[in-house]
Amino acid sequence: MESGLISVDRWRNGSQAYFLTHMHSDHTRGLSGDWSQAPLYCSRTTASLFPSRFPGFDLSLLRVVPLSSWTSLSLRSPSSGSTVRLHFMAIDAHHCPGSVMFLFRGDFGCFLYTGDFRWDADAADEARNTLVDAINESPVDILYLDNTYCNPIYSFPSRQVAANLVADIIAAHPSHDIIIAVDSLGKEDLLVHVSRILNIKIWVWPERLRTMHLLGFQDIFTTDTSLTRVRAVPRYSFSIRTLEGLNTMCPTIGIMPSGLPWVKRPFKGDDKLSGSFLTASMKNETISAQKELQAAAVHKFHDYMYSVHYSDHSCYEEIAEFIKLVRPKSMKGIVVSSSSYVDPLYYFGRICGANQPPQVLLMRPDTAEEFRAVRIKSYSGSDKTRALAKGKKRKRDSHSSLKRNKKRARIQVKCAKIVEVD
DNA sequence: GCGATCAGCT
DNA sequence: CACAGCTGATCGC
Repeated sequence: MESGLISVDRWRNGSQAYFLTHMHSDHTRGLSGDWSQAPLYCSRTTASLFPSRFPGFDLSLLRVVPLSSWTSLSLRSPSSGSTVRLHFMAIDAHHCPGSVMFLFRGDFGCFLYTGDFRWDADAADEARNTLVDAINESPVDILYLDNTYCNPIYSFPSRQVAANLVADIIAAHPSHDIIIAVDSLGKEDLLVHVSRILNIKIWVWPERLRTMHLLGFQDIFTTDTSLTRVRAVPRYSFSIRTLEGLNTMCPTIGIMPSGLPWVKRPFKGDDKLSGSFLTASMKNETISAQKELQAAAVHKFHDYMYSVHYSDHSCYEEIAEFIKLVRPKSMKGIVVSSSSYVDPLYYFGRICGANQPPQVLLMRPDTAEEFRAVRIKSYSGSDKTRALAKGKKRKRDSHSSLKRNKKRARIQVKCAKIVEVD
């Protein structure tokens, strides 16, 4: 698509329509209360969060997009001045409340931008039907994919299973206080599940309670600590040190619903597209394999601390299922900043058909390697500066500009390398 | 001075 | 080892 038409989760000047997939801060960086560029399209739930997240935001700029139905929009081509007709649809992404994928259609072709998404077998039924119908009408030319866990080493259970594991841990500690780490948006379903299973309210901090009410949870959550032994606390206030402090007052365990460890499955080189582990869904695996996966999803890494792999991103098998369903002609990963970036074409390029030259399949991982190598190299080059900065309290003096210039240079080196290998 | 951005931490 | 998001320092207007 021509540039200067639309932006998705990007907020620089110059587009005629802006799309927001969900209200996480890494997708809203650049948005603020005084933003006034152009209409902003998002789901109803995301729209409802704007007044509290961006005080002063001009709400008349918001356009609520219904789920699973087409909307049309006329834009103006910056180059030719002619009218560009754009059709788009929001599809539930099951990442966090209000999260959607956007499917775009026009003379330019058909694009699917997933944003962050979790393709849980049970969660995504309606989204799957919507997607299948839309793709049958016209195939996807380019899939922009949440490739966070696009690597066979990333295997973990559905959120339903993970939520039961959390409930099991709590039930096994009947006289303990429980704290569960959460962020400002997401993992509500986990808390609701725990609440239902244990028939207990969940404490949240005041701002989080306001968010819960906006999301339509009216009775389950409370800010009164006397009503419950289970508290959801901000993840940044959650640490072993905190837990040790709490345990001097009252026996307390902490549950971190994400994080280590991974179930690492050995990579089989000849297994890329037709191998059993790729096509196996949870329900087809043996009971013992499921047990193994679940056991690995819980990790007690301290007397008071458990981690459970409860993820709002799709695991590798789910990404595979998704790509096989969409069958895009081509695709690109959205997550490129990660040091373990893997281009989805590396594992799934062949699903996209014959129009992917083999060197493309191999180039991207090399690029990532190059990227990593350059980073490491340039960091080691500034070790002295960093040691100095650590030893002393950083101050605004002549060293600052020196460090800054070094930082700049480092970025330029990276860019030069990327340009070179791209 | 203030918002934006970065580094560090978890 | 990922991500998300905080804090505090620094940048730049």
